Amino acid sequence: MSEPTTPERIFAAADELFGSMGYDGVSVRDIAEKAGVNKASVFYHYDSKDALFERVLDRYYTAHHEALEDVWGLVGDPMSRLHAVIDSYIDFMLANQRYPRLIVSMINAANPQHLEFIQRSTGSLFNWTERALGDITPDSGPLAARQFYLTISGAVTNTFIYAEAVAPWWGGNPLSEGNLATRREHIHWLVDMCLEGLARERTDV
Amino acid sequence: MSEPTTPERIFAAADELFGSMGYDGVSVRDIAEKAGVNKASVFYHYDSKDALFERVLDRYYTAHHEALEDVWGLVGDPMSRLHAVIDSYIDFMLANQRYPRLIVSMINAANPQHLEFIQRSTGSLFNWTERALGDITPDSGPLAARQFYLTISGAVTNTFIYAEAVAPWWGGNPLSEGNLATRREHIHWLVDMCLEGLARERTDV
DNA sequence: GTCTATAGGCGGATAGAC
DNA sequence: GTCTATCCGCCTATAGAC
Repeated sequence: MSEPTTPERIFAAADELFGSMGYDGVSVRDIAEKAGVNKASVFYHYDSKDALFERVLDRYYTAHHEALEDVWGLVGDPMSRLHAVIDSYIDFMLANQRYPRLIVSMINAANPQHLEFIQRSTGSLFNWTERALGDITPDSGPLAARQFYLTISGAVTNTFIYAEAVAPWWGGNPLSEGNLATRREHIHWLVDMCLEGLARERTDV
Repeated sequence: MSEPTTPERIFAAADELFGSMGYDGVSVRDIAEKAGVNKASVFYHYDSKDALFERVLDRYYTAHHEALEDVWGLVGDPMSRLHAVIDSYIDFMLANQRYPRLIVSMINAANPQHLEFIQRSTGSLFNWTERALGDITPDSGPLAARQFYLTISGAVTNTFIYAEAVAPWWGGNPLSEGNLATRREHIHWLVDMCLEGLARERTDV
């Protein structure tokens, strides 16, 4: 286990700070201090604050994709596949809790490049959902795959995004092991209800 | 219809800018320029940037509460009440689209007062949910009221927060009249599935 | 590669004339 | 109440010594 290099220390500090305070809430000085390096070193290794931010984003985006691809390769019926994807989604967010926070911190950003990043990120996730649900959901209307994508992915990510906000009336930290397991059960239950409802819609037609 | 006063112009500009770029993304200079007033006037009328921000938040918070109270006074069975609340929730977000964006822009904020605001705001909404669902949901576990609160309110607010982000693959603006009506149907369908599932859980016990 | 020093601009906020 | 002028600190970014 060797010491982290200067670029690595900068990257780790940037990851942590951007993820907790957003792009605008963090200065290069903050990052340099947290990394224990000189402010000028940050520019030497990463050109600009914006470039550093995009490097941080990019690593999450790539990891997110890889996590999805791993599960997509699994065999099984659509329902067990779907549950596997959701578990993998929750696990990924749990292991990368700054990722959903980074996403929301970009929602209001002035920089249009940040919006493009979110569009790419949500777009590829949605494509996956449509392949997974294509056979059991109609192409349009209130039961189209895109509706379930927004609802279910929201149920997952909001768990992490609003954790601090709901903690006072949730009964302790919503991300504690026990509370998160309960949340996971809730989402699985929700998915099952949706699948049952969709099955009924199909037989009714 | 008289001309808006200077404080009103400042307030309107602040509302719009904070709602689209977040607290950190907006400067007092920006607000003054948009309002067509001198920068010093902003401080004369609102003391500080932070105080102005809280005034903007407060108006949304109060309006949100009033919208809830109006619906809470309605009569009817729990199910039709629940649908009425959801419709009123969607209508409020539609009429105040900067509100959900303000909420998420505060999530990552460095200012702990902003976190307290979100805790108050989500807390009172949750109390409402618990009164509305208390008779049909268990006190704890994956089907507790708090779980449904996070899921359903997320389904509503994410519609507005992610509208721009999902637009490219959604088929036009998700907030167009037709698309929003479809989204509304989806959420109502979702609620019905949850209520049916909860009813089955109760008879099974 | 890493440092000090500094440029040049924008941030919130204030003083004081009118 | 509204303006100009200004303070001072922090911002991103760079120049240049070592």
